[in-house]
Amino acid sequence: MHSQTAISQIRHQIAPFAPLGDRVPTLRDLFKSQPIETFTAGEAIFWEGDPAGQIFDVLEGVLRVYRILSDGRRAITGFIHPGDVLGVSFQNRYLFTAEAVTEVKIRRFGRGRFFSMINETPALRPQLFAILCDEMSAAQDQMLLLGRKTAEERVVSFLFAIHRKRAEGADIELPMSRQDMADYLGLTMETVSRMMTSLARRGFIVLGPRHTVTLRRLAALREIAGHDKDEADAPASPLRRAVWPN
Amino acid sequence: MHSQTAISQIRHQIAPFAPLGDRVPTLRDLFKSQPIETFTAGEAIFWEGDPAGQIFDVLEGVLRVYRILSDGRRAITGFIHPGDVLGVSFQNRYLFTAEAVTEVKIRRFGRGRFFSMINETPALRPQLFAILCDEMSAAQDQMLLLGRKTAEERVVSFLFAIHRKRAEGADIELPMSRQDMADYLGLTMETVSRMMTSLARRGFIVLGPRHTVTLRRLAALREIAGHDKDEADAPASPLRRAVWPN
DNA sequence: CGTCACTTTGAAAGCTTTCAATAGGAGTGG
DNA sequence: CCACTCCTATTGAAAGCTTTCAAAGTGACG
Repeated sequence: MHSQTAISQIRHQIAPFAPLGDRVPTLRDLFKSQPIETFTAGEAIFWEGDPAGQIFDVLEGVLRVYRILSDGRRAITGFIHPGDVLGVSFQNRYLFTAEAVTEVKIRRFGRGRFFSMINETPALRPQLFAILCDEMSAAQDQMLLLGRKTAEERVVSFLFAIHRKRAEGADIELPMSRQDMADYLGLTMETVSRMMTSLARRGFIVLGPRHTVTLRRLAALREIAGHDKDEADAPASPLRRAVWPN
Repeated sequence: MHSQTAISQIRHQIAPFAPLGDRVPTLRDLFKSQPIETFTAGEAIFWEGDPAGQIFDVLEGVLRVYRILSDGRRAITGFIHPGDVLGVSFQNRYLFTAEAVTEVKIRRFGRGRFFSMINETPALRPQLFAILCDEMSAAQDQMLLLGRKTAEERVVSFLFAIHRKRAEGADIELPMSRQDMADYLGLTMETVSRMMTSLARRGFIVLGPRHTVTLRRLAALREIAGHDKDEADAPASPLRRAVWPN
């Protein structure tokens, strides 16, 4: 089952690192030597339950990762953007399906080689750890959102998260459908739509063409999104040094 | 702030591993040389926002880990049981508060030394990775539960998860309050109570004394809990070998 | 310019919450 | 050992937020 996986059988000769000069290798450098693959919107990169054989570096486009209940209910557990690495936090099998929301360009790398490289290159280990910590952090945020936030707070939190992660200005792009957003936020697409309309009517956002949204009154929005206790007054954590001593 | 942390300043001489003979060291062996500390019910082990300085091996008791919104809404993101290791998946600061549900006995280990040991001991790395993967897996399950399951499914899923993780027979222990369960399941304590009563009335569970519950008709319960698509017919994954090649 | 898919909007229904009161249980003190 | 108190759990009834069901609107694309 799950055999319609879109994974083609590609095997490349070992080419540990592309030329880096004297630079410390980055995790994502590992992928540099791999060919770029393209997936069209709607295509799956891998399926829940597939043997977790590979790790992916996302270059372009947006993916959704999700799980489905037996009766068809779907929960999107995350959206993956360019710069993200997909598929690390698995032991044997992928725990979710990864599907292209837009056209997507990726590079893939075998898990065996991936972890070999990490074993051989101490400098990579803190980076792997950082990825896993970021994934956990996002999951924590999402559990708080799903467990305790209202529909409006969820939508605004989502807009804010996209803004923080992706935006250059006040404009953000929402390439996913309302149904995708709903399945990510634990709502129905109608509720998402109503919240978007309501936010627009009250002047918090402007719905632009082609899946773009402009955020207005960021401070007010942040308030609506809801935040952790003490997070408000606490100064943004200045220290950002790597924790894994290497 | 958060300075009322229950972390006492303990510094011990380096004692890399307690005697192990020729056995391959286990991650939890690291803690063996550390003194056992006891926390009483309700006490915090660390607070959200504290510098993430230490890692904990839980020997006895149950903890809850949670985050709180500014208006007081609480989301418990997990319960920690004996055998679990707490506090690994952080970069700089703890992302949640950890509090004793019952009396708890733990050992602690500094993060610096912890990661040093892992750097020096390749055999430990797959174990650390496994912990992080398990945490992610649990978080995924929880997102599916919070985002797409009904109140009854959430409660049954919870009972089942406890059963799978902790039970020797059909009896399980729920040392946490209804409010704790509610904050974990994204419900109110009243709804949790109603679901428990309803399950008992229909013969799916028996509410025993002292926070014990007996599960009846496991198969029927499993059906109520909801499961992933294909999970039903798929044979339990037989392969369980470590994925990190070392 | 027509079609198809997605989005928005409306109205009613439903599940969970809220508010309130009763019941139960553990610990304390007489 | 029993009464008392406090805290937690249960139960009831009404309210509310989100969902469901339905229909109209919008936009992309051939």
